[in-house]
Amino acid sequence: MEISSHQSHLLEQLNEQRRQDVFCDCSILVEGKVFKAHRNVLFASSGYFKMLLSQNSKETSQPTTATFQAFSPDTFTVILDFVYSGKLSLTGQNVIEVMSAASFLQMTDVIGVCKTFIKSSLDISEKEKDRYFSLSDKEVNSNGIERSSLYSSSWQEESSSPHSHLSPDRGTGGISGKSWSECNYHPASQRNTQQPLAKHGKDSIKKAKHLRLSQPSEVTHFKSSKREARTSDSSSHISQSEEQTQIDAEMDSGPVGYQYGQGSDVTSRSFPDDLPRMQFKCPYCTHVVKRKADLKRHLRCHTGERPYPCQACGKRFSRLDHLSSHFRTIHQACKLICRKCKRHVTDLTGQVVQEGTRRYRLCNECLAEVGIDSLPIDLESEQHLMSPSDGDKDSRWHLSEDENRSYVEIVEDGSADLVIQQVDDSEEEEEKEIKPNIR
DNA sequence: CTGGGGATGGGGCCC
DNA sequence: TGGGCCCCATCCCCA
Repeated sequence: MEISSHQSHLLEQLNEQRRQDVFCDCSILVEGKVFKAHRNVLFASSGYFKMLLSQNSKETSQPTTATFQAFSPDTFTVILDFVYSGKLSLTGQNVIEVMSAASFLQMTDVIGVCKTFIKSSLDISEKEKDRYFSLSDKEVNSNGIERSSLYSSSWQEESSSPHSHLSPDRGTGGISGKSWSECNYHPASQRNTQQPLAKHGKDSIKKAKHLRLSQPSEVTHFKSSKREARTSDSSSHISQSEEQTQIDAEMDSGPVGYQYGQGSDVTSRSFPDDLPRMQFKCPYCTHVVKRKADLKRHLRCHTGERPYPCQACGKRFSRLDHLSSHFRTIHQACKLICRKCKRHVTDLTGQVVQEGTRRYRLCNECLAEVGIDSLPIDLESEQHLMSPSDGDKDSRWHLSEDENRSYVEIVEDGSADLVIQQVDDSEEEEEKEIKPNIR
């Protein structure tokens, strides 16, 4: 039995220990700023530290100290945050230095992510978004084991050792308790990484999605688990609660600037310039939307609520527009395409055929081939099918109260589809028609 | 087995 | 705020 949250929990604990300087046996001095860390963690995360610490392995009784001048404390903060959280906070301003530092430290994963980031930045013409562009590496974020294995393989691949800037002899001294606060520790994932992108339209978002950039892994996880949520309520509840726990944990330790309203679905973060300020966060996942209505709509995919039943076939939908779309395609035969030969048909060149609750169009030729007598042709509806619905949408169609009767009776208002038709539709036949639509 | 198309569902966003 | 449209991803069916 495997507890999936164990790795992340372990990493969180280690990160907490690092913040509180508990069991930290390694000091890294970067331009006068001291970073405390665990040698085990550094060993497992960086080829450079692996080499360094393996050399000093015999002297484990004494704390190890490393000094760097090749990059800034801020850059090392990004690196160290990544090591302890799996989340890499990249911006257009720091990516070059982070990649340089990662190269120096032999962190091939970070290098790869930086490369991807730079590529995507080049693709995006509006460079302002880079300032708040951050990303979470899917592999490293979702599973610590995967990250470790990834690093292991990269170490094996790399044969050359880095040019050493290490000065183990240079003591750090003066380690103060406020070292970490001075490092401005703000993991990228705790920011709302989607906000900057949302500002710049669909294309940017799509690019980012395609490149798996700026798309928190939790979101990916959520999307991939959607089908599971549909099929297994109990499991979805568990995953939701786990996600909620993770979210809460992140939010509790989040940087200043978050405000949560009732239900913790309102996220406000102080952004400079003209970046959006209000977003609505889903309490069940990491999805963030700009409008409350969108959140309300999104929540239905968690609650499973389907308030819009199809009066014709009983299938339920979470959204009215989906129901409308379903009804148009399945029950109204709105598409002016012959279902058999796929040719465009009009009221003159084709006819509407009804099979059970389904209706579609056939051209006259295909109709003749199939046999016009063998199909129930819906003559009445043709004069109404394609006329736009300009009446009350709620009264567009109704079904009689008895939904279980064996025939279908759909009554439309004058402007829309009008089907008053009795079809000899045995239960078996109806089941045959409806079942394929129900997943 | 595979590719194409249909149905469905989710998100963004306009009205 | 809801309705509705568009786009996209995914699943399923069928040739």
